Amino acid sequence: MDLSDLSFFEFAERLLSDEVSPEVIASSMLQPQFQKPIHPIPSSSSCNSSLKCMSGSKKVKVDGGLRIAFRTKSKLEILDDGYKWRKYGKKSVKNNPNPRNYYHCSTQGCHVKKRVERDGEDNSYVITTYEGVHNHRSPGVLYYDPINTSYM
DNA sequence: CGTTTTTGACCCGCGC
DNA sequence: GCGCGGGTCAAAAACG
Repeated sequence: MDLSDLSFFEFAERLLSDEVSPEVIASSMLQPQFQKPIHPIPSSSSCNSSLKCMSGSKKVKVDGGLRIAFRTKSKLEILDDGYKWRKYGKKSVKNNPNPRNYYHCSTQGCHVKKRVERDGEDNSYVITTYEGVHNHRSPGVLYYDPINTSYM
């Protein structure tokens, strides 16, 4: 079942009908229609030329790597992006009653990090932040690319 | 038995 | 220095 073309409300109906497996839900939640901008959409002049300018995410250069954050409408905290993650921390943060979780990519030699927290101002959204670029890829596996908001 | 989660302790930068 | 906010470590527990 391909849920990627559904509107959020159509998707919600499918959810309630209970005909969709949790795995399918988890990955489909990452589709663009479930996301909203972290900040107001930037003017084109502020777009970073080395990156595709995509509304909805916030990109920051950080010690040579890239940090990208985006918000996804989801009841589930764990969205399946194709990678395997190992949790290494959990902190309560200011201005947010919800905890923030810290993950490392569990593939050896790959040091990509990920933060996940529920939006304190809109609890229906989950904020995911990736830091770094994966240096591995298994054939046949689809991985979520937050810049293109699609699986590649 | 190898891997992951849990959780408090620890650490570090910053403002006062 | 000290406390605060945020990020990470690591030992024990849980898991499959």
